[in-house]
Amino acid sequence: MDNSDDEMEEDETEWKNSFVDSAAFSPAAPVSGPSINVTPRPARRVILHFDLDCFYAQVEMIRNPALRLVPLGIQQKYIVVTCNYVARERGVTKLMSITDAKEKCPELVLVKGEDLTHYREMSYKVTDLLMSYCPLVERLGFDENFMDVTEMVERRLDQTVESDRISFKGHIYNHFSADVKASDHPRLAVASHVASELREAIHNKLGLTGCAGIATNKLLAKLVSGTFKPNQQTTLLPENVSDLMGCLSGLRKVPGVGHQTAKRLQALGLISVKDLQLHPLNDLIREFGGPNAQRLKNLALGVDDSPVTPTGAPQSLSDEDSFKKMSSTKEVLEKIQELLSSLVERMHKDGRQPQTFRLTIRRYTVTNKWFSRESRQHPIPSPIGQKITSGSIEDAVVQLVPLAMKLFHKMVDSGAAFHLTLINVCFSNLQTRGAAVSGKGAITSFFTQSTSPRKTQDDSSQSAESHYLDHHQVGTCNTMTRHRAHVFTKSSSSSEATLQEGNQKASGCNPDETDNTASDRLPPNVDPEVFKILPEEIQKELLSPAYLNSLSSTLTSPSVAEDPLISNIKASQMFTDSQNIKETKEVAEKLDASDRATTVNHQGPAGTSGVQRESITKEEKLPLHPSFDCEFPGNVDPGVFSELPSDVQRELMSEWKQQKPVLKTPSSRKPGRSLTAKDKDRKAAGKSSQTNNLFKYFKPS
DNA sequence: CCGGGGGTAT
DNA sequence: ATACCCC
Repeated sequence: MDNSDDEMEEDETEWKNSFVDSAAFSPAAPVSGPSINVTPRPARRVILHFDLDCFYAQVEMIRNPALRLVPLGIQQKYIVVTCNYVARERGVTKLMSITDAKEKCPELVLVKGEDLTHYREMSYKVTDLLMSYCPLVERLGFDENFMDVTEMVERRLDQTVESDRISFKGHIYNHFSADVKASDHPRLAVASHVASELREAIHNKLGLTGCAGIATNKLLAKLVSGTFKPNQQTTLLPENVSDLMGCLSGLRKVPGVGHQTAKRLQALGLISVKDLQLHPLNDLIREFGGPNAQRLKNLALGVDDSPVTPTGAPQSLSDEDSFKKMSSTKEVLEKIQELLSSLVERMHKDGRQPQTFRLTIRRYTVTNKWFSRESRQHPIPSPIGQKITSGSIEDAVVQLVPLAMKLFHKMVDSGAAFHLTLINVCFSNLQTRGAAVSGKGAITSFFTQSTSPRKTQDDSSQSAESHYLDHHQVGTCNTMTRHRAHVFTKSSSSSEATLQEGNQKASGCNPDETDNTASDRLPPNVDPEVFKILPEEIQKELLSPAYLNSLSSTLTSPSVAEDPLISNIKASQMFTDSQNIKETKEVAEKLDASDRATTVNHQGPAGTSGVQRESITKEEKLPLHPSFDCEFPGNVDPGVFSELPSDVQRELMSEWKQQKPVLKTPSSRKPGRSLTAKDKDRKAAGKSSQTNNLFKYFKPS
């Protein structure tokens, strides 16, 4: 049936794969009996790729809106790693040296970007926001996210009256023909609306703009997302896949083909994507081995069956610095201390306990053949690890330094001369304390109504049946910073809204819920007018008790001060000077203006403004709402929680947050917990207390 | 092929 | 522990 659905290059691999990859099935396909007799639809996936515009620069422009008006470059060492579009107009490009950049654009304003803290935090806010709509989100670097929206699209489609005309939002790749009628691809069309709404959400709530690509796999979604550059989106139709691939200027442009691979391919005489497409597989197999050869060839064809793998919490935290020259043990020691101090603090905020420490160096070499890093790692004695999580940060650093130096001496003979250009410290093997092994019951059962329902988990592989349900609880926040993003999110829509009927009208969602209620509580130094136009996130920070507290000189109760959720907050220093406030207003207006670019390539009155409400289908009116929010497990009594010692609170928070999406199933690692039982709890509790978030604990009395 | 991250595969 | 990949 429906061969109609697959017309092209999309491989059989994907087809075959759909027997294995439950995610590839449409939800409509029930789990049949023991044997598969339900013909699986090819189950083409629908994948979104989001790519934020000049991410670091955007973050800096939010922190200091005055920067929006000038050519801005983000500087790391002697390199401009990225720059805003004003600077790009003047010829500045990514990864340009400072000297070249200043030559091109003498007025270039540079902001140091070596400390990634702000970028990392904003990055996770974006991922969290996306995850609140659908848990299948995979990060790629700080500024890109993949999302598998196959099910979401399927659901919308089911609710769409067939007679409804579906149009595309944004551009369609290579689609010149005057006819818009591409509703031959309803799923992609619906997905383009989803992408558009998600970009809007990112803009409204976080103040960030970006591009999106809509396609049937990750490779294609990523490649197509960049075709219309700032703040636009593009859908790739299957019939245009080979165009897209053919247009790539070289094999290096194919994600997954790195420097080394490209060189090896070149040795085989392959330069262009087409070369690779047409090359005999057997030759490739000799060079790269079976699976890899097939993979490479598939990539050249635009075929990619790799799943969107939910990223979850990071598996390692590291901190590094590079420099021209370091040649004495003393310098090394001091640098290691410096790096460890910040790393341990970050680790502490994360809440997990690292089991492994690694030291990496890069030596200078005449034949400046770059990289070549060396590393040594060692288990972290448990007592030290505990000091990190418990907050004895200085102690932990003091004890880790000798360990690091030992590793250093395993690599460097300090008796001889040496010349380092980089040092990196890294924690890995991050363990969530609590439930699984040791005192699981002890603390957790404290809150559990029905004692001890959770067994160790084993977890179960995620099978097709469980897949759908898993959606709801799976996407928990994983790090402190990620959690924080939600703490201040007054869940705009009811958290557990069943996906089908989001009928509650636009649910208190957006409509100026700049709420009046909020503006009375504004900090004294904030102009209400300005406040209104700020991104939601910033509004929340300003209203947060933490920020208010910070206004009044010294800090309050130790328990509050110690809490990572609080201490983490350095609400925008930008409002300390009133000048910035005015500029914020201008900037926000500008932002709005720049936003109305996206429109169908050739459809309707060109340039439809973002303001005008288009006709469109039912589907469009369905509010896109987060499928859950993730504060406490539902069985936690907030009152009880608030009475606990702060480090116990921290431990619990950590435990709750570390839950990884079930999909990940790290083969050898500690099993992720089965969320099924939890899900029920969460759901049940969700109804009774929609205000089940941390906000109230911090409410100023 | 820098920069300060992060990932997986071997 | 290294090599490769991504941004």
